[in-house]
Parts: sequence; C-alpha cells; structure tokens
Amino acid sequence: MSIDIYVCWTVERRPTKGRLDMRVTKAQAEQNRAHIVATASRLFRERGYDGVGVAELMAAAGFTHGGFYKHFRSKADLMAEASASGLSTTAARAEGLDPAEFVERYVSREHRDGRGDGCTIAALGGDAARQSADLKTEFAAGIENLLTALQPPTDTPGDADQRAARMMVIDVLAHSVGAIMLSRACPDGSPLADEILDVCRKEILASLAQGNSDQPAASSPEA
Amino acid sequence: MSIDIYVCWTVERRPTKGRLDMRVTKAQAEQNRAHIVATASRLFRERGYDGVGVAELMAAAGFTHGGFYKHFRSKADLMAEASASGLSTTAARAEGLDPAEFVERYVSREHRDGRGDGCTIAALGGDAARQSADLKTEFAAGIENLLTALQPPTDTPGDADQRAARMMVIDVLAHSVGAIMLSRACPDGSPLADEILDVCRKEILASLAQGNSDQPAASSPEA
DNA sequence: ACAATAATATGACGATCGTAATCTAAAAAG
DNA sequence: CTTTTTAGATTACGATCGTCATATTATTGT
Repeated sequence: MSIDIYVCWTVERRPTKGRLDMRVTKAQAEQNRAHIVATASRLFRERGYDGVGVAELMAAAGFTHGGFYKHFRSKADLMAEASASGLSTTAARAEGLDPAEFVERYVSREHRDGRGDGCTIAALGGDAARQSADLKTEFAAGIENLLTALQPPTDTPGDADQRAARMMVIDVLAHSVGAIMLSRACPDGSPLADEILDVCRKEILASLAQGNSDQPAASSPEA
Repeated sequence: MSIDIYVCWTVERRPTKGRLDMRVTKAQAEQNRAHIVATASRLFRERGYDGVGVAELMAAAGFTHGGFYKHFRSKADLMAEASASGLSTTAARAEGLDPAEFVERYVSREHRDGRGDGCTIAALGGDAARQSADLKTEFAAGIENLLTALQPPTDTPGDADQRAARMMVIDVLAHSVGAIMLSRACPDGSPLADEILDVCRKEILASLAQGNSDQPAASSPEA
C-alpha cells in the first residue's frame, strides 16, 4: 500500500521519534507529549507566547496540529505546562550553586544571547504578567523553587538568618533578571547591552561579597 | 447642513478631538496622530505588542482602522514610535529626581499595578527583545535618556566620578526593572509579589545609602 | 472660485489564528 | 481473535490579523 510513503515522511520529519502511524504506544505517546512540551518551552522563550502558533509548534515537534487537543485542553494549558517545565529546569540547574556562581552564569553574554536555552523568567516574565492567574501561579511556584535552590544550606535555621538569606536571594534574582532583560532590550551587539551586563554583574557580585556577614571577610577574605 | 449630526457623533466618540469629517485641519490631523501614538503607547504597555491589533487600537483612539496607513507605514513603525513616546515620558518624569526618590516611586505597588501608565521598559522590555533592531534602538536611546535624567548633576565632571555615577544608575535601573517584572509575573495580590517588591526596594535603597562616597556618611549621615 | 490634496470611512483581501470534527489504523482490552 | 479505544492526520470552521483599494469631502494651494 502506501507504507513506503509513510516511511519516507518519517525520515523527512523526525528521525528521532521514528513513527508517523496513526496509533502509537502509550509510552510513545507520553514521550511525544513530553517532546511537544519541551519544544514549546524553547519556542515560547525564543518568540513569546503570542509569537508561536499551535500549528507551527506542532510542526516544530514533528507532528501536525490535529493531535494537539488530544494532549492539551488549550494553548493556554500548554503555555502553563511549558513554563513550569522551563522553570523547573532553571531551578534544577541552580541547585547547589553558590549565589556568586549563579550570578556569573546568569548575568552573562551567553545567557543573554541564548534565549531558547535560558531562564524562563527572563525570557517570558514580561509575557507572564499579562497572562492568566494559572500561568502566573506556575511562575510564582517556579520562582519559589529557584529561591530554594539558591538559598545557601542553613543547617541551623535560625529564623533571622533564614529570612536574611531569603531576602538576599530574592534581591539577587530580581537584580539578575533585570540585568538580562534590560540588556536584551538593546540592539544586538550594542555597547550599551554589554555595558549593562558587565556593570550589573560586577555590582551584584560586590554586594554578595560585602553582604556575607557569616564569613566576616571584609576586604581580604580567608588568608 | 448636517453639522448637528457631526457634533452628535463627536460627543459620542471623542469629545476631545471633536470631528468626524473626512478631511480635517492639518493641525487637527497632527493632533489625531499624536493621540493615536499615545493610545498605542498605553495599550501596548497593558497588553503587549501582539496583544493589540491595528483595528482595536484605532477604535480605542476614536477612529476606524482605515486611516491608519495614512499616519504610519506599518504597525511596526507605530510600535517604535509609541515605545519612544513612552520612554521619553519616563525619562521626563525622572528628570531631576534623586535616585532614591526614583526607586521609591518605581519599585512600588502603584507602579506595578499600573502597567498602562508605568515605565515602558518594565512593561515592554521583554517584548522588545524579540522585535526589530529599529525598535531595540529606540529602547536603547530611551534607556540612555533615562540614565542621563537620573545621573546626579556632576558639576565637576571628573571622569572617574562620572563613570561611577553612570555605573550606579545603570545598576539601580536594572535592579528596579527586575523587581517590577518579577513581581508582575506573580499572581495579583500574592504574598510573593509584594515580598519581592518590598525586599528589593529596601535593598536598592540600602545600596544607594551606602554607595554614596561623595557624602561620606557611613552609618550616621549629616549630623 | 476652482482645482488639487489628503484625512478619514468603508469594505475587502489573503493569511493565520485557536479550535474542533472526522477519519484511520494500530494498540489495548476482552 | 474480536472489540474497543485512541494517537495522530486531514480537513475545515469562524475570527482576527495586517494591509490595501476605493470613496468621500473638507481643507489647502492657486
């Protein structure tokens, strides 16, 4: 019959997934769904929620748009799920990182220029502000997770220390997000874009070095 | 003739502009154009560049969509102009403001909850990052203007002081923008949204108070 | 006063949007 | 083996998108 044609299509579209049949294993379907979410997470970060249509999105994942509503109730649902996925990735990457290390990686040209791979907060935070409460809730949860991942391990959780640490990471995160977003709003490769990044990175790191009251290393750290 | 009817329509639609005729005074046309730009600037800040269509935009300004392309070459052109308009308004408002005063007003609930009236950078910076180089250039110019407006008047422009002041305002701006955007990405009225705002405002003001090397007031300022 | 101009209204174009109905055939259930 | 279920393909719907063509008529230039 037309099996050869199907195989041909398969090779042309998604060699990884490898199937274009009508019905698919339950495990395969789950995997396909995850792949759609991952693709959406990247595309949304690159072009914004309104910048990617359902059809284009499915095509980028290697499918036609028809099956979309077998996986998600609406585009808004996928937006929330893709955002949650991206946010959890960022939190996982930050896990165990020293705040200074986080800032070095976050407030960098590589991060600024790699929207699709970068932080969902910096890429879609502006869009999220105009979306549904559901999506904003996902963002808040993602932010909380990131804060937790960044909070230095306070084995003796004296309430004052804990609160101070939380305030510190909140401030560092907002500061870093602002630096990336401001830099991205400038023309690619413009001096101002780089200046913003360099100035902010330096200032954030300085405030971190000085704000360490645990290790009272004022100007000359450990000798 | 039908002047009475025109007046009636006028009252129903845009009492300010006052005319619905086909042809209009050159001055009136200019005023109409400015009104369209102002309306667009507000609507874009509230709903994003992709969230407002040309027809809806013109209707909000009191016109039909037909005349749009007599005023602007494309929607992208209006986006750039509306952004420039909003950015210059922000810079004008910041003119002569002490950095601390700026932060008090900028990192506030009123600003966060008033997108349409607030800073264009915070409202559209995320969108601008995905737009054309022309629009990004407008943003960079607007940011530069805001930096200049915020820079304390260095009457003796020693290069070192000047550069330090510039670094300070760049850092404060990015920090403030990040605080607003992060807070706006959280659900309306959520504790985290307010916490971000309060923590960041406090930290930014603290860094300003401490960073003042001109007035060497370390802990106890002027006596 | 007359002719040329241009700001607005009306209507329509093709493209794309999110969503859904229908079809197909293989996987899952019996 | 038979039946049911369902992932994905195909097709299509109505709405909206940015843009443009045309008509109208008061203003502007002469």
